[in-house]
Amino acid sequence: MAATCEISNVFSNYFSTMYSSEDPTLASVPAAATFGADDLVLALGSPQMPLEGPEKASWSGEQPQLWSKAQVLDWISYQVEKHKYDASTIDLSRCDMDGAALCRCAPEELRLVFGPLGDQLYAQLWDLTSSFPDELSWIMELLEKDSMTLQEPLGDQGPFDQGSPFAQEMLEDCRQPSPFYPGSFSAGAPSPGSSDVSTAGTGASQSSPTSDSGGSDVDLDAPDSKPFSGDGFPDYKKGDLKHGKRKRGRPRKLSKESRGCLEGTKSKHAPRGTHLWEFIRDILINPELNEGLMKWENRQEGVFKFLRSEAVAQLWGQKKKNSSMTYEKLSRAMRYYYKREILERVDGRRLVYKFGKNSSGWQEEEVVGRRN
DNA sequence: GGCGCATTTCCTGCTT
DNA sequence: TAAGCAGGAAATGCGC
Repeated sequence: MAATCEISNVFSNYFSTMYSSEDPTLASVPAAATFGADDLVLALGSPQMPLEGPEKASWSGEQPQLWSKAQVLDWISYQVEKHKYDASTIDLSRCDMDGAALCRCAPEELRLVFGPLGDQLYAQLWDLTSSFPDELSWIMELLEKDSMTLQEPLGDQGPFDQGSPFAQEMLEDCRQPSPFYPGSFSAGAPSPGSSDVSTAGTGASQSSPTSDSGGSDVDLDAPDSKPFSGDGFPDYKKGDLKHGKRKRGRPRKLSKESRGCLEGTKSKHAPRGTHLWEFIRDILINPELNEGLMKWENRQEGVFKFLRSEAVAQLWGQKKKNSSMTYEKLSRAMRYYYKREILERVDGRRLVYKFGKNSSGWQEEEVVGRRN
């Protein structure tokens, strides 16, 4: 990682020289700026922490499809830094693309270019793109205003979670084709999340401009948390230590004050969060969302297998605004479904589960019915 | 405020 | 040895 540090220093110096004088963020970077390979190199390692302080990164708050090359670089550099990834291993010659091109990248391509970071980018991009359905743009604007008023360090996404397939369900009543995703949301057609799913990025845990403050469902966690401090988790995650160990259970999320503030912006009757098994089911029944995350082993029987367990966990974590989600935790939640017969055990097979009699919506007939 | 549900987190032990 | 599985225990968030 020494190489990363060195590169980062060089990048940082260069970037600060380029953009420091007027606007510390890249918002001032001309969208039409042309970047060569050298510029790409320089861009990496100059992360723009989007939620630190009142300033935001250039890409934050803007649809990934509309990002300029500079914004793409900005975002990549942020991700590289966030994940402490060794930038020297990235094929920089392939980073010269605008947001539209980035969103067309298949996960395999991202992996090819960014290595292990590709998965992170994929999920992250998915989350970002699905955060901007046009139908909700007015809500986003509203929430953004509110969150800006309430608390600067919040991300752009606000308390609404529109990432992942579930967001689509939440938007069921107001869905319309998006200009960027013609025909999206309809059965079989790419959804906002999905078209990018096939094109975009993977899960990287939290962060992002999406305000993933690491464990805050409502995202207003924050005045006293540091959305991007180190691993991006609020301080409590490190502070709740008892004799060197963390306390059990879910870390505390919101202060009462922030929750109270939030009530002004969030529907009192917000739908209860989608359940994990529904999340899993929806990925499985939407091939365009799946992208190698999971596969049916026996569709008739409801038997499925995790192919990229950690990536799925990351996506689940993104949906729940929990950047520390892992497959281990996800699988624990899955095992609780055995008792309720939502899932059935599949003995002797790793990463394989089976839908139980108390689950629904995964059978082909049901899927077809839902789509019609 | 209490309750119940649905996780989330940590942990230990076992299996593959 | 690592990864995954199993399940207990304790904790939180949220709707009612």
